[in-house]
Amino acid sequence: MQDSIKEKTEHEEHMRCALESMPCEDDLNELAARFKAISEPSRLKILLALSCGELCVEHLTQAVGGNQSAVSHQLKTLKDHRIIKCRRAGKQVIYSIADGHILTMISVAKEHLNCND
Amino acid sequence: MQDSIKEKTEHEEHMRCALESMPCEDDLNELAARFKAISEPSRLKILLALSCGELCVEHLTQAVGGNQSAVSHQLKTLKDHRIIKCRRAGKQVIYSIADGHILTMISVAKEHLNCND
DNA sequence: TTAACTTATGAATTGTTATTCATATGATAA
DNA sequence: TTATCATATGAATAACAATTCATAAGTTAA
Repeated sequence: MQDSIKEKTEHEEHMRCALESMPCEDDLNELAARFKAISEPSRLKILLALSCGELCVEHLTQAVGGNQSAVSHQLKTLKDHRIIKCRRAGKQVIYSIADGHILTMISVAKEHLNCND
Repeated sequence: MQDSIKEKTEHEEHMRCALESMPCEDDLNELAARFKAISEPSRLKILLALSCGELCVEHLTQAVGGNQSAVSHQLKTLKDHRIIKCRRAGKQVIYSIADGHILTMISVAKEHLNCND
């Protein structure tokens, strides 16, 4: 029974850590919302496309194979959560990944996909 | 106009990359589903708690402050997507993060939260 | 084997979110 | 200034997912 006593102590320590390090509701909700923004197939597709470099809406629409309106809505969601950013170039609006953290997440996700575990 | 020609060429290259590297529907959907599993506030809370170390259901329930049934449903979702794993120890079932990739994602997410960009 | 404890599950309800269609806005060139 | 092209948006519908409640199932100890 030594083992289970040791285990119990460990779990109490994990509990303490969990309770202490838990972010506040607002931070947690924002973090979750950002994950959720990434987690729709159509939006993830957009992000995978953008991980190759910036693209305008029309090209994105082709790359993900949707219709223009749907893609625009999806872009808005991603932009609202600061997952992507955009700049205007004449008639076109050109989108790109907002920052390195996002790119890291997409990369980790791709890896995960490849090694399939 | 030299600039915009150069830009156009770059975008064509991005397009080519995007189209070539796009995973198939099934892979994409699974990847998205895994992100989605992470992206609900209650489930993210569970993962943040588990990033401190393994915990049994009762402790998890306390740590995230829900009711037992809800937490069990959430755990099932996470387990179905191989985000977490579990082992039985007597009456209890003890959950932990499934692998290093997930832990990396959670860590990147936490960082993101802290530097607030 | 019964009682107590811990975790899991099915069904129903409620709440969310994506997509579509129609149209608006913004930018350029004729 | 109008016509055209590129993108954005509001409203409605339709698809999906979370939570709750009641209860089942697995495990241990008496």
